[in-house]
Amino acid sequence: MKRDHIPASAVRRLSLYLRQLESFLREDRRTVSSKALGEVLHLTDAQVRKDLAYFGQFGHPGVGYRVDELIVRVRQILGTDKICNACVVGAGHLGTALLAYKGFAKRGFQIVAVFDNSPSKVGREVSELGSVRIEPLSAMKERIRQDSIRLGILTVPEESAQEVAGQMIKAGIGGILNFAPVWLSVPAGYPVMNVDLSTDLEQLSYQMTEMGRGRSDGEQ
Amino acid sequence: MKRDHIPASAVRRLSLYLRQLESFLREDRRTVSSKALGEVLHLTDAQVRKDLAYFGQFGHPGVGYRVDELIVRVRQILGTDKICNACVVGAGHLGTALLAYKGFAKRGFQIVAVFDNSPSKVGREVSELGSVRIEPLSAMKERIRQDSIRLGILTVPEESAQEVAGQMIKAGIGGILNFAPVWLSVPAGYPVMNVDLSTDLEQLSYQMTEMGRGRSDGEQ
DNA sequence: GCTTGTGAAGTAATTCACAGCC
DNA sequence: GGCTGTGAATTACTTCACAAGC
Repeated sequence: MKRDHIPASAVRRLSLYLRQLESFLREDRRTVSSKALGEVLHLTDAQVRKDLAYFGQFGHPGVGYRVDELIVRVRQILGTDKICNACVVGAGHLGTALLAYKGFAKRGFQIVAVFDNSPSKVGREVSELGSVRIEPLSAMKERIRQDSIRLGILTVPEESAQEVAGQMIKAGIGGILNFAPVWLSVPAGYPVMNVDLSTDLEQLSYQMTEMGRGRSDGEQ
Repeated sequence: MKRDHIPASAVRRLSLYLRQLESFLREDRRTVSSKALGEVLHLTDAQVRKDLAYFGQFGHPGVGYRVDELIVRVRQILGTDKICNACVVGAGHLGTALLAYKGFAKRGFQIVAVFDNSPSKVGREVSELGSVRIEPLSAMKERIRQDSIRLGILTVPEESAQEVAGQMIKAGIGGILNFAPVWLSVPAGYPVMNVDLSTDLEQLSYQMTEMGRGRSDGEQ
């Protein structure tokens, strides 16, 4: 199978497969078929097989996929087979909440530093979990080098997002998870993922409105 | 133009159009062409026109779209033309951070209540912005009725997410923004939007790995 | 029997290109 | 000159269906 281009939606589902496989492993399940894996995730068996086939031949005809084996493979593909150090840039409410969020560590992302330029925040300890001290952005470059930080979580206000993103890239961060509602201008091919909570709420609002429009009788 | 089915991606872009239009309005821009709007958002002009055309004929040939007019229309479509009351369910780090997040209010979503069943949290005030008191889930139904809360932001641990979602629906919430990494089982057509931060980080990790794989020389 | 991997078919989304209008 | 709205063409994605293997 040609892997020249892999749809982003397939990569996104890969994460879901991994999570479900890990859940199966905890239940001591040894193998799983594309049908079974698809069923719990509300996907067709063909979808599951095609997604996995983009990356190689991991299955065993007549048997299915070996859970432990596939977990290893998918982690390799996603690059989460080793722990990845991350930092939070912007120590506001969202930034400090993400610092304490256990879900990241569970999936191999360890937040080891927080940066913020506000004088009232620098030096303060965020003691939610591992007690991390907030450092100024000027310390970022050195910290990234010392702690091999590969990934940055950007949670500054939208006004400064572009400027700060530039500093992060210059400091050597390998990719940015951007929570600011702006399209970051970065070098071609540079890894960025946008999380846009307001847009998500608006999508929800649309769905709610649609459902309302669908019913011909009044509000209930 | 038939509007029988509108792609979800078109609705998602509608939010981006709205945000950009609001920015244009602040700059006193009166009209905008699909080309100009598309350029700042890195979309083709045809994409912009087709997206908007799913919902009606809002443009003026030879002129473009009138900014103020289009803002009103898009808000109507998304259902954000009036303020929508929301609540947070799960007063952990993420939940309380979202409570304080100004971005929601900016787009017409007002968080007026927080619920949590943990005895250590109930009764505590989250004074980040408007000082909201944490209430037990048992108070949810009554609160939703009294304050016309339409939308719930679910930030409980994944183990209890399904159970709590069920309680929210029973209590009369009109839609759920779900931060738990589980596929919520809800009545058919019931509005749910999932925010999956771990998956987002994994997508980013994949992009970073891919870029690394792309270079034929070693790690740099 | 059951299951994968994959070309072929089908469906959905995007882009093209142009008629019609300002 | 400019621009929108939209069928047609293209591209991308998903599902089907079956040969090959356990």
